[in-house]
Formats: sequence, structure tokens, C-alpha cells
Amino acid sequence: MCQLVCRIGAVLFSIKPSFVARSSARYSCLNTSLSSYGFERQPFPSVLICCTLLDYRWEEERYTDGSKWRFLEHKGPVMAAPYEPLPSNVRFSYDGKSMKLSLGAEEVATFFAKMLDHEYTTKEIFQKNFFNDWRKEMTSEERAKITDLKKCNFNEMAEYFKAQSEARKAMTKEDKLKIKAENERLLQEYGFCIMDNHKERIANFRIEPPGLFRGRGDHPKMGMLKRRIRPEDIIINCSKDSKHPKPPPGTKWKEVRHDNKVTWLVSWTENIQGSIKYIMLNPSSRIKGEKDWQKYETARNLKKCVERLRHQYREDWKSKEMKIRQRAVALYFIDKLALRAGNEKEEGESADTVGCCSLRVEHINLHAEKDGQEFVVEFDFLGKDSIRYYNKVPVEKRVFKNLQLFMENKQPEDDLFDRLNTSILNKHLQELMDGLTAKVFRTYNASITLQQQLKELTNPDENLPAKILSYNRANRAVAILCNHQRAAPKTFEKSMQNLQAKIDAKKDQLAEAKRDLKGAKADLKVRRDEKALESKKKAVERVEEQLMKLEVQATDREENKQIALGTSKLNYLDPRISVAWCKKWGIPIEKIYNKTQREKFAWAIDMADEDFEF
DNA sequence: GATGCAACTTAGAAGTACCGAT
DNA sequence: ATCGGTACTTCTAAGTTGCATC
Repeated sequence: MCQLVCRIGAVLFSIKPSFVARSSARYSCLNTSLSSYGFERQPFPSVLICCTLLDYRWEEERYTDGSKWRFLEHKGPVMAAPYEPLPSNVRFSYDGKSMKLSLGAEEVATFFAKMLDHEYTTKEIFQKNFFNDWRKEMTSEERAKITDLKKCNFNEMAEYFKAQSEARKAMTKEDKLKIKAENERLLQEYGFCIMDNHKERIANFRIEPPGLFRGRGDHPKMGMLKRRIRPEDIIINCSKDSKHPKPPPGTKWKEVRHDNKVTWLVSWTENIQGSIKYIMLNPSSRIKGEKDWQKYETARNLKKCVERLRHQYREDWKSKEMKIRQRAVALYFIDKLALRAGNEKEEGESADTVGCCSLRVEHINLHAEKDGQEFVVEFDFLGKDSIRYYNKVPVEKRVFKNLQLFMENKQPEDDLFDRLNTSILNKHLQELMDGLTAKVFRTYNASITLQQQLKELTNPDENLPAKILSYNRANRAVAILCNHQRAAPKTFEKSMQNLQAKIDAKKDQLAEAKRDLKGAKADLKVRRDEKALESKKKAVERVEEQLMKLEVQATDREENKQIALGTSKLNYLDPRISVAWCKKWGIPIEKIYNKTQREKFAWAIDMADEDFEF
């Protein structure tokens, strides 16, 4: 075990194994490997993570008390820009008569005006929620007067904002540069913190500005006012011995605390759901990177025992206990279909969406026979973010029979797994494998699918663009498995047409190049101009390659119309699989990961060689 | 077990930057 | 230099998980 730990440490940072166990020496020697990262941060204390994962002897060294850091210093959040009142020529009118709104009421009105050409301002719930909250911000005179949203005219406001955004677009280069410089200054001042010995990038250092809440899907709270966060609402977390962030002049923070059991720097409670919002570190940070690495190591552990688990849940399909059968069928879905766990949700608080454990009878249809297949389960439900999950899956007979049993004497709106919830399921999983929870299956199945698809689809003889197409297809297989969908881009049809036009033009060009080549061949017999012939041949090859590249691009784009690759790439695919694949086929990593992604996955880029196996 | 809260990961949309074609 | 469209970044909502409390 120890050897393994040391080997990883050594591969990662080229340090002598003898240094590995000595924490005092850790940072000084790890510092020397900084350059290999190519950007200014220290690598993770890899040794300790490996220890957590592989060898508990070293865990005590730092993590047994659950602390996440020793020193934390930051400048606090950037508050939302204060409200800028409308110029007096921009008027709001009610019932055909223009009226000047009080500052508070005006601000909320502008939120609505800004969204006017968005579809959801036409929705009844949105309007009702907005109007209700807006009236709370009005003076009593305004409230007495403004009683019907239909009589409100926000058009001048909307026009004003449109004009403003046009003006912004039309700004001179210098002005744009000025804004850019200001943003950069803000980033430099507030966008970083010191955590232990590292300067780390903060993910979201700005307080969310006020506005109208827009949940996803059919959200009962859409249109409600998301109120402005004041310093008095904000809790600061930093270490005692750090320079504490200063609240804006004349204000106070709600609290300054020093809790090193958590990773957040700033928090506040949001008024729509009453949930807590946090400012945390960027994915490139040590603390996020370690966690990410750990996540994939847990998934790899699952790989080692997944067959045992599958055998187990298949046995459990036969259990005398209903609870166990339900658990086993749910687990089968989670494993086979990569469904989410599915916590219960409070009705009326958010959109009606479900995951595995919260599936209702109405979400599945059983077909003893469908399209020539036996025992087909037809899923149709809204999952996270109200994305529809629709799938027809042939299942084993025993699963099918169990489902029939679970559905007996139930109404469509009853829970399919009435004896099960995520807590029960996860407790069971924890007993089967250390660190196992429902979501590990998603990570595991996503990563293993990528690895296996890459193996299957990569053709050694193909050129770079074709290999990248294969990668994207493997990625796509995962996105489909995880049901990562997106709305087809608004410009999709046009962009497809443009590409097709390019392809047609390229085809013409190729035909011409071929004609030229033929001519050169004929010429050869007349005068011995080998050079001319060679150059024509080259030209044909070049154009052929360009054409092929375009065609590959078209295929890729077409197949990707409604599929979002980003989410799986960022959250489910062990980056070491991709890194190894790139190394194996000599693909520059930039073709797979952009700058941000390379920063997030620096640990993997550094540690995986072409032999890496998930 | 049920419930509620806190902390953290995962998610698609919207906004913005950037790059190649004209 | 400008325009149009794609690629990347930002935003913040919506999940999962674990723990405390009854």
C-alpha cells in the first residue's frame, strides 16, 4: 500500500518517496514542481489524499478532525451595483396615464421591463407572483392606485434598456477596453483568496444582484422578487489570524466567523426558497481538485465491486421483503439507466420533478411486449431542471414482475417505491462499499462508458479530425446515458446551412483541382514537367483533406443538436481517461479541453500517462 | 424513521468574447 | 473595420448527501 502511495506521489511531483511522509518537508519540496503546472498555484498535497484513499495511517496527519484549512484570507464579496434611477424622460404609465414611481417600486418595475420580451412574463403564475411582490415595494399611494398589472405599461422602460444595450454594443474600442480593465481590476482585487499556502481563484465572488426569480420548468415561485442582499445579510468566513474583509462604509456584516470545517468564504440566505448561497473556490483550486479526484477514485472503487453488487441486487429481486425488492429494483435502474437518486420534494415549493426513488406510478408504463421486445418499461418523467426523461427499456422478467407488484392497487400519483427513499438506499449502499452513494453509479457508468467507447470508436489509421469526432461521439454516448439535453441552438438551422454551403463550395473546388491534375498529367506527355504534376497532386490532396474536415464537422454538429456535452465532461468523466487517450494517440490536449477545463483538470493532465485505466 | 438544515456538486441558459469571413 | 456565429464564461437554480434533532 505504502509503495503504491509513494509511486503516485513520485509520478505526480517527481519527488523522492522518502519525502512523502514528512509533512514538514512537503510544501518545500512540492514547490519545486510548480513549473510543471504552467500556472501559478501549488499542486495538491497529493500524498495526503492518496493516504485518505489508500492508507488510513496518514489520514490522522491532517483530516481526522475534518478541518478543511488552517489559514483563509479574502477581501469579501463584491456587492451588487446600486440601483440607478431612470432618467426622467423614461416613464411608466398606468391606465394610460404616466406616473412617477417611488425609487423602490421603480427598481422592481425595471426588472419586469427588462424581461418583457421573454416568454415567461406572459405566464400567469409569473405575473401573479411578480405583481404581488411588486406591490409590497410600493408606497401606500402607489399600492392604492396600481391594482391591475394589465393596466401597467412598461414599454418606455423596455425601450430604454434596449437602447442602452445597443449603446453598449456600439461603444468605442477604448471604452470597451476601459470596462475590461475595470473588470480585471475587480478580479485581481476580489477574485482570489489565500487558503493555507496557496493563492486560489474564487468561483463566484459577486453577490447575486436583485431581480425576478425564474425557476426552471413549471416553477410555482417564478416571478417573485429576489431581493437585494445587504452587508447585514452576509456571513463572512475566514481565519482568525487573517486580515478580515471590510464591509462597505457605514455598514456591518451579519457575522464574521472562523469555521475551518467548511470551505466557503461568504454566505447569505436567499429569500425565495430560504436556502443558503455560498461563495466558494474555483474548480482549479486545491480543495475542489482534491475532492474531484476523490470522487473518481470512489467510482473506480465501485468498478472493483460492481459485479458483486449487481449479483446482490439481482438476488434481492426475489426477497420476501417488499422494502428490499423495491430497493433492489431502484438500484437496478440507477445502475442501468444512470438515474439520479431522487429525493422527496416539498410540494408547491418548486417544479414537480423526480428521480429514481421519487418516481410515481404515472411515470412508467409497462409493456409485456413492445416493438418485438419483451418486458419493456417506458419511462416518461421530468428530471432535474425539468428536463424530460423518455426511454423505452427492455428489462429482466423479474424486474418487470416486481414493477407490476409495486403498482398494484395504486393511483397514478402514488409513489412507485413507497417503501424506499434516498436515505434508505444510501444507507444500504454505504454498507456495501465505503463511500458508495447513489450518485457514484452515475460517475462510474459515465466514466466506464467513455473509456469503453473510446476503445471501440478510435481508429488508429484515421487522422486528427476523425479521431476527435470519435472522442466527441464517445462523449455523446455518455451525455445520452446521463440525459444531458439542451435546447437546440437558435441558430442551428442557419449554421447547418452555412456549413453545407461551405461543403458544396469545397466539392466544386475539389472537382476543379482534379481537372487541373488531369491536365497536368496530359501535359506531362508533351513536356516533362514533373514539378507541375506534383504540385497539382498536392493540391488535390489538400482540398480532399479540407473537405473531409468540413464533413466531419457537419456530422458532429448534426449529432449534437440537442445534446449537451459539457456537463458530463465537467462532472462525470474521469479526466485521466481523456488525458490518457490524448497521450496515446498524440492528440494535443487543447483539442479536448479548453483553458478553463485544463485548469480544472490540471491534476489529471499531470498524473495520467497513456496507460491509465479507469 | 421523519424532518430540517447545511454544505457541497451538478445543471442548462444567458451573456460575452473572440475569431474568421467579407 | 465590421459583422455574424461559435466558443467560452458566468450565472445561479436544482440537485445529492450527511448530520442533528426529535
